Amino acid sequence: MVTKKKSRPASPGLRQRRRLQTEEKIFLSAMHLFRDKGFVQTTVEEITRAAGVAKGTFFNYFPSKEHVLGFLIERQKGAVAAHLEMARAGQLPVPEVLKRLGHALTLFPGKSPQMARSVIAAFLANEDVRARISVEMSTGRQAVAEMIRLGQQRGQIRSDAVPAQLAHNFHRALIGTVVLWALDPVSPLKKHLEETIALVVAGACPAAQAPCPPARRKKEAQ
Amino acid sequence: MVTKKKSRPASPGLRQRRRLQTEEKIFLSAMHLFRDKGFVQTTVEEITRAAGVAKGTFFNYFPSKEHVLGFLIERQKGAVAAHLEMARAGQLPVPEVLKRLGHALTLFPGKSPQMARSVIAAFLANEDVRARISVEMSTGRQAVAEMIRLGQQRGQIRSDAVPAQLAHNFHRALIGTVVLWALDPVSPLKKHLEETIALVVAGACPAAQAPCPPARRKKEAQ
DNA sequence: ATAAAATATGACTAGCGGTCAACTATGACC
DNA sequence: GGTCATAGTTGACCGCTAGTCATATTTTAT
Repeated sequence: MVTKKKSRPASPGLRQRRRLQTEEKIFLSAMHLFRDKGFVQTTVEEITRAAGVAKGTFFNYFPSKEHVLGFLIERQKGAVAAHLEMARAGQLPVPEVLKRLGHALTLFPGKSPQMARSVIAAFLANEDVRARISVEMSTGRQAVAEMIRLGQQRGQIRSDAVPAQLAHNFHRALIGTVVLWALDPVSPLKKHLEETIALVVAGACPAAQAPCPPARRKKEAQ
Repeated sequence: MVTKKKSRPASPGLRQRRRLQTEEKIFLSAMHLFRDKGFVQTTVEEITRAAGVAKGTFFNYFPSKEHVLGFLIERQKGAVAAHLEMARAGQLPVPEVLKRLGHALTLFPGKSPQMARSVIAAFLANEDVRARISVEMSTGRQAVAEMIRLGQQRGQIRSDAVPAQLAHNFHRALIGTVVLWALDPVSPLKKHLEETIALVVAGACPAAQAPCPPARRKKEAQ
């Protein structure tokens, strides 16, 4: 017996379906509660009650409360991959793709300040989740660096910058924007994001664009 | 009796001294533990044990575990004020002052990844602390905006930008750098910070600023 | 039909932040 | 020095929560 196929040979199986259903129910209930009440204020019992299962069932699916949010990683991975594909296709200029990626990545935490705080709290609190996150973030940045490299080849991004470094700065700017908004959600995240991305992308575009002509040089003001 | 001076007329008082001492002991014990073990992993009882007082005493000084870190606000306020003064004095160019401010502000959370996580966790988890933080952050940004305005008058910062917006971006970049480092502390925070600040400051400098940072042009090397 | 495996359940535990009534030290006043 | 109100200390205690686990239930294989 090399392959441990066990008892999952060719059955779509009632169990399989149930399992996925239950997992989905728990996940969605958790997300709604996190969005409305926040991570800390939501108890596992509330989640399971909302999902219509017993408390113990939760831990058959997720090893800890934080791990539910670990699920988001998959979403983000998908988004990054899709945008990399988009960049490769070449229909859109890379800066535009980056802009869209920024919006896509912040879509979920941006659902509510509570949700943003929940995500950050969970990522920070749980050693295991954090470890996984940091790996995925790293590979995600590599993908972004690849997009940037493509943009450089096409003359859409200044080529005197190291792609990996630009990717890192992109990442930092995104995170900073979300966290600052989570701490102090004055206006919609989207607005902050526009500003941030505009800045980063502008800084990454070829020098040619000279967006600062009306710079009155007050030299003599000293 | 209009003035309720009560019993604190001219006494430095043993009580006063004791009170300050105890507060300091609790605060420092907490900081050490947070730095070494992290916020969540440190219990109030551990803190008080390390400080040599009973558990209940903790709550005579801080209304919650999170509030201990609220103390940092004062530090940060001081740092911002000092740097604003520095900028006003005009001995140093404003971009240099901003650079130093960035390092000063991240000094504390940068003591260890655990400490950074602790600060973020505490700020995010407690409603009350967060409210205070966001107020102070806002006034802090105003001060930074003021520095930037000064820099513009002196021709050290491009004047086609809105100071408040630049200040916001400065803030976002700092936060993003610290949070990303807290999630994934690969190299010293200082290094990341240098990069970030260099980028932001470069973006803020008058258009004259040549082509970006000293990046080796990788040419067509793949 | 029946055995075996997968899954669901909720009572239970350990440990935490925070409270509070009882206690002790301080210092103002005589 | 003695007295007493008040500030400050203490640790037993409470309510609550994440996570466990023995048991019960359901599905699947034979």
